[in-house]
Amino acid sequence: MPELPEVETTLRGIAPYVLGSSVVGIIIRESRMRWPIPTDMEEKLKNKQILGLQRRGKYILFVVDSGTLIVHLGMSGSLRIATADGPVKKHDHIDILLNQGPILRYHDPRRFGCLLWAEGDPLAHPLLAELGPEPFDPLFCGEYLHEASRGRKMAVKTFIMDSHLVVGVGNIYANEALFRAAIDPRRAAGRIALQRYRVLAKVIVEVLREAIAQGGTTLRDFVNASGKPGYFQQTLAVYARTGEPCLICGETIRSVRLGQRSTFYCPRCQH
DNA sequence: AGTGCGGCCTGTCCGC
DNA sequence: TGCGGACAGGCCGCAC
Repeated sequence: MPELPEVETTLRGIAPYVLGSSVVGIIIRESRMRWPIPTDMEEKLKNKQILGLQRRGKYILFVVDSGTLIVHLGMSGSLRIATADGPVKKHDHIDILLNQGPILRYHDPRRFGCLLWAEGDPLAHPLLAELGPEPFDPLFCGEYLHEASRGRKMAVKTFIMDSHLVVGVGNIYANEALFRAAIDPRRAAGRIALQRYRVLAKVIVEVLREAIAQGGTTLRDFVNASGKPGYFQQTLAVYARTGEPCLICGETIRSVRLGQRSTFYCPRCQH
């Protein structure tokens, strides 16, 4: 599932092919996504030059002069550069044809993703307007987490995964960050001290940066191939390691469900 | 207002 | 070998 590092890697991978190119056409083979692809998407984008490419949380923004294409990869989506002579595979739902020749191809088996159109300021779009800060924003710090968590009873893991608090902390990295911060994921968010939130904010940024750095090594795979997500190369300390020994203390990693999500932790290291 | 859960999807894996 | 069912999960939208 694309976590923020995969989205960032996607952005960097497609940027050289997309920026400055013009859209000459769109092929929509399947419009049933999380929300239907607007029927007028092609006329909105046709003959438009892509002036900007940005990320906000896990949303990718393609900016043209008249508006913005907003893309979310959901949990199984990908954007790759294809060529006209290449095969169209199952779940290759959308092709955005670029004037220089390459095709920007959206592939998404589970169709949890979306492609939407925003007029004017894309950040004012309802899906983006209420998002919390980027984890790399200086605003995101221990003090911020501490203050926002006062009085909150929900588990700290559920808390940090709320995109209205901070964007980009998906299940894998929430688990990994809490392990590094030695915080029990089940602990009530409102009952964690400032000092511990300072550590947590720091390690969240750390795990995301590391994953992005790993993802950079797969950039070439964005042309005619399927790149491996950064976390496949990254050493995961707790995620999906139920029953295996903790890399720090050797205790057996446990799993629980928190907010419908698989949660992994070391019962000795995390409190 | 805060909280938790249902639903959207398909590929993969497991047990029978 | 086939088949049903559980599971994976980002995030909205709803109900309490």
